[in-house]
Amino acid sequence: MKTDKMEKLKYGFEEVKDFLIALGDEKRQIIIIALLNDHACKGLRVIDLTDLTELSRPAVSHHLKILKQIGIVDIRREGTKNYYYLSNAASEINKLRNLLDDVMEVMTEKKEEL
Amino acid sequence: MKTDKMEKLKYGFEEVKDFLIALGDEKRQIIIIALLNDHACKGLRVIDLTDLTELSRPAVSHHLKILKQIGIVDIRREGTKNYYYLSNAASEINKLRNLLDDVMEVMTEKKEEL
DNA sequence: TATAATCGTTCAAATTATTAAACCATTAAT
DNA sequence: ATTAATGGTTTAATAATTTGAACGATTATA
Repeated sequence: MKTDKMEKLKYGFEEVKDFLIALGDEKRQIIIIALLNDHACKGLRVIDLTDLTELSRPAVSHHLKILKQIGIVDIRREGTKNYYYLSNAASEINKLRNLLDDVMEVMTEKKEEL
Repeated sequence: MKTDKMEKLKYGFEEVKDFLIALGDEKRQIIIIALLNDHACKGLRVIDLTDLTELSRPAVSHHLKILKQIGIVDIRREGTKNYYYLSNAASEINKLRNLLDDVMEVMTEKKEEL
């Protein structure tokens, strides 16, 4: 019946999988909020984030790498200093929003079928 | 400055944490899609899901328990048979959508500040 | 009542994720 | 050129998650 719609859902879930995993971690949530709160938009350094997350430098570095891999964070290098900032997050957010919309649609249709 | 808005974000992230973790797992995604696809709305049994997920019965049972704990799945018992179905998922989805909206809003405001 | 069917629970093993210590590379400053 | 500062990488340990085997509880059926 609605196999095409379900296939779309399946693909949609796959597509946002890493984004969901990245967003589900408490420490990464703290990092994301800190980056959102960086109104000066200079970017934050690893050291800035060790305090906020109460994590070691390598651990912060690791989480930033994950956020970079899913494409919502980017780096700007200034000498030996690395400034991390949110980049392209809107695109990932929209993918997830579209998926949630599709899921809601399927659920609404199911209700109407009864 | 916008500390109240950031506090709201922080709370929002916390609130959807378990939902995000639950949704990030591939096997649980398969289960959710299967439940969405259950147009008859009779609910699906553990056995039905072992085939789809290629998981053992206890593993499926475990994932269903997680989905039940975050409040998007419920059980109906019929004799010895347990039928699982989506329940209250819209509520969790809306929480997540609201958070995504808030994040987008903060990002848009940041752009305007420049 | 005895047997079969269904599914949850417990437990231990395997896998994966997270973390920090130690190390390396690069850049800046002296 | 040395030295200091910054931060990424590797490695090893720890923690968490995922998994299936074995078992237990409940319900249906003979």
